[in-house]
Amino acid sequence: MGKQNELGVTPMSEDVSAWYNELVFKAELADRGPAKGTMVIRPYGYRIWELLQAQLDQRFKDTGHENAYFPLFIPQSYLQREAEHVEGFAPELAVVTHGGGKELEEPLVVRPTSETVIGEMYHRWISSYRDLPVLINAWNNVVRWELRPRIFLRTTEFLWQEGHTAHADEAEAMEETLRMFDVYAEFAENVAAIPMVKGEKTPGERFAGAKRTFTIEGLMRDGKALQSGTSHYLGTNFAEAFDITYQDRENQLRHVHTTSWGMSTRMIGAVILAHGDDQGLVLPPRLAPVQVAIVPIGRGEQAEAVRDKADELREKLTAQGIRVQVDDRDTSPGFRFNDLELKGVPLRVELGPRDLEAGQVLVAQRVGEVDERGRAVKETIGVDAFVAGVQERLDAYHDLLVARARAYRDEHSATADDLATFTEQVKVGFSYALHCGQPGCEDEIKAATAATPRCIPSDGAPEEGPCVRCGEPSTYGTRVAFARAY
RNA sequence: CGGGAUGUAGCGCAGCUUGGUUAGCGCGCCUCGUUCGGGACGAGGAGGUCGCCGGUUCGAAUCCGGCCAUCCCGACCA
Repeated sequence: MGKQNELGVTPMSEDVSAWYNELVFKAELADRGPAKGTMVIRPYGYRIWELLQAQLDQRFKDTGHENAYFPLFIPQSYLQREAEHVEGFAPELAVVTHGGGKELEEPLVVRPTSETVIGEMYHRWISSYRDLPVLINAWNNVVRWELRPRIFLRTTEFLWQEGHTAHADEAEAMEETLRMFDVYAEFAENVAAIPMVKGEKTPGERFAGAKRTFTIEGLMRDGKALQSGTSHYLGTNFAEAFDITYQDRENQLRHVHTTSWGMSTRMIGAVILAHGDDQGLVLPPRLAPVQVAIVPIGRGEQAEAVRDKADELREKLTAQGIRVQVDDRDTSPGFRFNDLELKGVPLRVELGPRDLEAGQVLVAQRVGEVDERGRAVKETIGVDAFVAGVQERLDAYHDLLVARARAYRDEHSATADDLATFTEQVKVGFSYALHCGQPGCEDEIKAATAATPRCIPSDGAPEEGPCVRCGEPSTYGTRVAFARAY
């Protein structure tokens, strides 16, 4: 571990990597599992996942999708049916060779993603244009063998959702691909408070087996980009590999066009790295397990009255659908203040003997105005007024986090027209540059600067010119967003 | 798999160079008491096959050999 401050966590400003690792444990989000690359998601972290799941799942339902479950074990031969798909996943597969004490006739792959099993099932389920579209999502765990694991960001086993849809033609499938791409970007901003750079992956960064891949890329506070959700148009690649066909109105046999899209527990890592600070986590209110923490202060005779008042306030807030916790741990108030800040609780309400008679509370916001010692400026407010305005306050806090993250991103984004400028920019964030599109040139850039093309921004202004590295004509019609990435 | 480092209590570390009482320290944990508006204090207490295996020695956390694991840096990835 690095140099820890009085909170027991290396300050983010000093070493983001050490800060991240220590904070994940200290805030009780997760722990390492016994097997390398595995993680245990602890209740506080899992609650964030549940809140994320619920809100994302609602968006899937609103766009017409249904949930289903597909098996963990996939016959090895299935992976091999789609050439690029096998090639892409081969290095990170976990393979089961024995079962029931005997060697298996055919090894089973632990799913790294479910395109192949689902392809097989869609082959069985689809025969007519009347069966289309098929709009299914699955919440599950997948395994991709990792050489350098990091909790939430890159673990051998992780949780996610994978949507898999089948459509009659390319237009409809592309529409679906882009619809879910939009859902992810909207979700990231409106729930996780992270404004994303939206765009398409270059061929070299595309999903194994996809025709087109769309990604949302967040900027973390160490200047690295994090791919946070992807949506793929798979064309007829899997339909051909798994013989997924339907008869259209003219009695013609056609291949379906499929899509797939996913968001994972990595998103929790994005929340930590996009919002956190030296004091610890900063959780966006819509993902915060505890939105308001009430800290009763006082001992002896007053304690009971304070405690009653805290319970009363808790009930009023709960009645409004707010996630509240009375923090009556037997520690000093100062300890609890710091600990609640470490855990990223958006609003802290302090309630002591002084406030009782006045019918008021002190409210401290996790991110906001601070005094000269760097501590939150506390607002004195009447209990009823606080209760009446709490939802509004949380919404405003969400907006503040979005604005803060957007400002940070914009301050750490710039265009570059020569490799020297590019190399400097990529050390702090996104560098927008023209590129020739040659895979070999991407590799050269990566070798020289550690940066990779994150995406071709969807909203990029049209622009042509020489490639930032090799000078050949640019290909994408707009600047490419490059960054170092997780 | 290549390069670097580290394994001593739950966490962070000292002790090893120069072998020798009962292996220490801080934090955390437990008990009792006092405390409570920005990480309180006192007293008492629990917790260790010193990563594993072997060797040297009267004696090994310490010296030697092998192995294992983890972490960091590179090639792959949501």
